[in-house]
Amino acid sequence: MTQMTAPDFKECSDCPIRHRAVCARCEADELARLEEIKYYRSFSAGQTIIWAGDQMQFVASVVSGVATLTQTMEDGRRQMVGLLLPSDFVGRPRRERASYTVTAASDVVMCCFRRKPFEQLIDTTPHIAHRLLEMTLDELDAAREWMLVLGRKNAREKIASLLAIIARRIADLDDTTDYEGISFDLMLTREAMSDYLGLTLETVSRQMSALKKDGVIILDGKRQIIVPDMSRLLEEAGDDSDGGLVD
Amino acid sequence: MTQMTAPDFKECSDCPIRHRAVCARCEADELARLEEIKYYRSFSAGQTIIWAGDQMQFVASVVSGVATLTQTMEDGRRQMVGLLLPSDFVGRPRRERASYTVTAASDVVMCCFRRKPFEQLIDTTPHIAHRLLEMTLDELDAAREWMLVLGRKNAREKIASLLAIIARRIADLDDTTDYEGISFDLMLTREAMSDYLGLTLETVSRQMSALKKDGVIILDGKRQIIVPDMSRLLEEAGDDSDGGLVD
DNA sequence: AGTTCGCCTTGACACAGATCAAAACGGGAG
DNA sequence: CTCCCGTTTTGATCTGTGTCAAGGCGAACT
Repeated sequence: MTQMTAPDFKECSDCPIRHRAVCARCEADELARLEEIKYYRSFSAGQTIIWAGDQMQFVASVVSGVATLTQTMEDGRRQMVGLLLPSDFVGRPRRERASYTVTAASDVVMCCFRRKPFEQLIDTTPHIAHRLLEMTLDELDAAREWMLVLGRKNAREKIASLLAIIARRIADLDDTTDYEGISFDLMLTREAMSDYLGLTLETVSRQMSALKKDGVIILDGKRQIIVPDMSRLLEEAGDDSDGGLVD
Repeated sequence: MTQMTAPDFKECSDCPIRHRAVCARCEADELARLEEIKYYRSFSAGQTIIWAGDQMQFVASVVSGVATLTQTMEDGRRQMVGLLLPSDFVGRPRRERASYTVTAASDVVMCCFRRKPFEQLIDTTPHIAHRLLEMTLDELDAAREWMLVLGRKNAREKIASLLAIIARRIADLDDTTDYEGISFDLMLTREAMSDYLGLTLETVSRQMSALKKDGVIILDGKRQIIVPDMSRLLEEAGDDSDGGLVD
């Protein structure tokens, strides 16, 4: 099932995503051990990183680019179940096989940790286990918030919700504190958006045009988005205007 | 926001759900400490157990009955994001406030642990933390599987998926090893089902009637369900016929 | 036995989004 | 510059599910 072109491995000594990922709060000696089992891998847009059901050789953090987690039915219907932006974590300690297919939506660089030694590290380092639980709980909240989007929002609200989530994540990465006039590159095709939102790509396209016409977003090309007024976008998404994610 | 009738507290010494919940694999002294911070509470059908945003005084396991986790938009649209059957765990260590509203779908008994001391116990007992991570990962998988249901399945498949999940869970609780001719009490109203599936209650009713007419299920009254052929049900749900949940 | 109330079913119709089809756009290769 | 190919937009039509409305059924109470 796996047929990837051999990826380029490249050692590195300074993990640029330390601030949010597992390695946060680590002592020097723990970081040293992480270094030993760590390597970088890059993937080009469209490439499959891991197939559902494959043996997991590693767990990883996204360093740059966007990757997606998708589930597929036998007849080809697809649903994205996770969007992985820089600093997001992929993979499960203690699980032999991948549950979902991971695909590079744009060119992606990942910081991988060999799974077995990583698991040992967890067992001996309580605060890594602790951090892992925290991250998993956050992911669970995100998944549940998305269930509301999928189950109860209409097409326009779905699009607005997706844009709002990405805008916020991008702003956080850039340390932009004010959310007015956010501009960002939406690194997803219309098809990828439709897979995330449970829509067709035609509907996504139509609603993007509608949001543009109504001045909720400004499009520069197909992918570059400007959000002139974040609270307006959140309103379109049907969220509270205070903009807080439900904790 | 909280306005519950004072629940009846009742001490108990033997936790009947030890086998699957946090207390599994505990040593005698750890169990003793769990006993100290544990109490039972019961709720009647329809009662709200916890309101979203409320202070969490406890974490808990469902002992009997069915509870639901729901999210609501300001305009009243509701989405169920979790279904809690006996042995399921509710609440998050380290989170002050509840993220979702928990409601008793039937009469419910819960085994509660006072939150603060429970958190201390986690910090000093690695395998409880470990078990908690495992359970959270399982919940995450369940949530993501449900995203596929919400985003990509049609009404008939949604109903079949829900029935299949409940049937399996019930069979597991009863230690029924063969899945043929499962009979169970569906403890949800049509409205609760519609909240879970992102449908209206009319559509749920129509599709239940259709599945009955086609012999996929047999209805005894409104709630008692017999599934003559589990693989047929799974087929209707659009799942693989081997019946395995994606790991 | 009859009434009431909550839950469920069924029908008629409307509409959001899917489907099918075609054309426009844009970036890279030659 | 032009051609080509993948992506996106736009249009026309179809359909599954929502919406509104009426009626049925069963359990609890008088």
